[in-house]
Amino acid sequence: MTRGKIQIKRIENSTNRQVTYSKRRNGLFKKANELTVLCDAKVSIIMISSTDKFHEYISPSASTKQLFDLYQNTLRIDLWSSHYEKMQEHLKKLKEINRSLRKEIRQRMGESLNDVSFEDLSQLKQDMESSVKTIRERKYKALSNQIDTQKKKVRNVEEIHRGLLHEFDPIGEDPQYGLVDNGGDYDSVITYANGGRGILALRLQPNYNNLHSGAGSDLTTFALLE
Amino acid sequence: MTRGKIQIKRIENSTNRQVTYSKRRNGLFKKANELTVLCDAKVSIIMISSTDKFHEYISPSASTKQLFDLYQNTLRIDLWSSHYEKMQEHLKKLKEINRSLRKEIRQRMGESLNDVSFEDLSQLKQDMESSVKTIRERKYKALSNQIDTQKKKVRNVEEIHRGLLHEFDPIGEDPQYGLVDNGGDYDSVITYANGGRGILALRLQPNYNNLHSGAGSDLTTFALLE
DNA sequence: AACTATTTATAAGA
DNA sequence: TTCTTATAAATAGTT
Repeated sequence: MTRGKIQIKRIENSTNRQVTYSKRRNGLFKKANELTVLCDAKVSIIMISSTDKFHEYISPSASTKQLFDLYQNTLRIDLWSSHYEKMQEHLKKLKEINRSLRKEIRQRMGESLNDVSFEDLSQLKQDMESSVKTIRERKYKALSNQIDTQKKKVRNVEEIHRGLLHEFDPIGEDPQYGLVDNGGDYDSVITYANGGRGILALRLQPNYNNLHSGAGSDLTTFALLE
Repeated sequence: MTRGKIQIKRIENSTNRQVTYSKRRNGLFKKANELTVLCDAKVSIIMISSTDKFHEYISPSASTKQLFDLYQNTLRIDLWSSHYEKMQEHLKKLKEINRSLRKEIRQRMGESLNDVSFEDLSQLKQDMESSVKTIRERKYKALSNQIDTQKKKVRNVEEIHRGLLHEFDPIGEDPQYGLVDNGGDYDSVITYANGGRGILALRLQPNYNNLHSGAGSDLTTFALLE
């Protein structure tokens, strides 16, 4: 920085590097001390040269350990603060999304439409008409599925009914034989225990199963009750 | 340091102090960075302003914690080294003192006198003559003390002997009266329990006491046994 | 934050 | 290492 400007990059000549290190270290420590005195501040400097020589400066009123402890505490607090801020931002965003979702739902239910522009309103109308169409199609499909299922059930019931009628005749002649014929089938045992009232028994049994298998069987039950 | 030189002492105006703190902090950090790059060194600076604001500089290739740990290790090693050196110095001194003490003892025993100067030899001779005199006096004094003690002991023994002889006569006529006369004295009770063999009992009792009271009674025992 | 007159720091050489 | 010195850099006071 005198006798010609220098570039701030590693001094390759080892001797020069050490000389400069020594000179500038003194300069740095002098500046640090001036800062300490002028500004009533506390300064800690730790330096390690390229040859692993160790030097330190510490303001008269402090200790290196003391300042380092303060540094660590500050760091810890800063980390926590930034974490806290991030959490709060996240929370705010989620609340905003929540609010807009609720608004959309209200609009789709025909409420809170006062502050919606004509274009948006038009768009919303198209959306909902398209949605209605989709829902209607879905409903038809579900209905036809239900009808198919219904038909199968009816066929199944008729089948069982026929079987029961068929079994019923021989029982009068030889009840033991009829029992053996059903081979332990649970539905049939219940049917038999109810004294032949097969259809009623079948209606009750799915209801009981619902307690365990959830809503999946509702349609079946509804179909049977209708 | 421009527009007029300043004194390096606390800036009283708070605003000026903070402005200077800010400017010089930047300067210090810049210098630290140049040093880091130019000299391939590692630098850690921790600063706390008079208003407890916190700032740090750390070389790109290092962490503050890393440098602080190195600092602590170095410190620990330095402390141990200086402690070790002190111990070695102390050891050396003690050895030296030891050596000279042994030499003095040898000289006082008439050995190793070849390298002693005439004056020292003369001094040593006077010392030793004076010492001999002191020792001789001490010896006489000790002897006379022993003689005195001896005389007392002999007198004591004669006294006891006379007492025993005196007791021995009445016991044959009225043993109970003799017991009451002694008024619960322990030695006398033993004397009585032993069926009048008083001398033997007195000889044994001091020996038993020695187990508890130590060497203080040795002379007495010895005197009685002789 | 920008300016600038000065002081300070320091690179290179001895 | 220390001194010298020409010059770059830092910065105190001011705007």
